[in-house]
Amino acid sequence: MRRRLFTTQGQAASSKWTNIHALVRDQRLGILTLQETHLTPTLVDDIHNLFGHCLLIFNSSDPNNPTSSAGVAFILNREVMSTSHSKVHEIIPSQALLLTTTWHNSASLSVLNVYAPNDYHQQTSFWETLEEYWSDHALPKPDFMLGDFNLVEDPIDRSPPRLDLSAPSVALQDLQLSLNLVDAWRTDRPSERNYTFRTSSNSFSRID
DNA sequence: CCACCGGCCAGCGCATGATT
DNA sequence: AATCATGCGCTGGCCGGTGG
Repeated sequence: MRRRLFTTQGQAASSKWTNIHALVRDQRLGILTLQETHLTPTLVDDIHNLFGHCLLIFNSSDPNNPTSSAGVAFILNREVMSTSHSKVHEIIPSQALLLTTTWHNSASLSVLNVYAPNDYHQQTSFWETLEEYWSDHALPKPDFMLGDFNLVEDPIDRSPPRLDLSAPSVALQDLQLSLNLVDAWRTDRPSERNYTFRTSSNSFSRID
């Protein structure tokens, strides 16, 4: 149950965003990435009106169904980092957003936030489109890629174990090769089982 | 009048089992 | 092995009641 808390402010800013604001401040997070944000530009304005002193939001929304489908966002904490040199590139609307920024006056940092399609017919072309984008545009390669991948590359990442379709996994591996990325968590823990998503029927997966 | 709340419905996201 | 059909849970949108 999510209810509007700030109707006097005009439109929405649900308790979810109150919680996100508290989380970012309490944990002193610099950069938070979100998927399935379901935000419109108006909603982002509302959140900025409430929490803009602390949060800077870059959101990319679904052109057809912004409030009910997809959407990716970066949440920057102004209290922890300078946001003056931060900008985003909308690579695939609502599904792939690249943040370029500086981190504590040191080298530049780029982060790719992805929400891959859950329809497996679209997954292969999604990863291929990303790979082509970097060969067609002069963009810094991301230092980190994270988000909702909606696939696993190894049966160990599902419980009960199950192998996903091969074509999307191959496309993802090709992208990782071309961007010089590795699954850092799995590299550090070759055989550990841990999951990011679970269903009510006790199945688990590490698709995020 | 207006702010707030609960019920209901439809669409979305994910998994699973059947079918080809 | 790939695709289809289905189910479940969650969320947003809408409506209508309620109490100040």
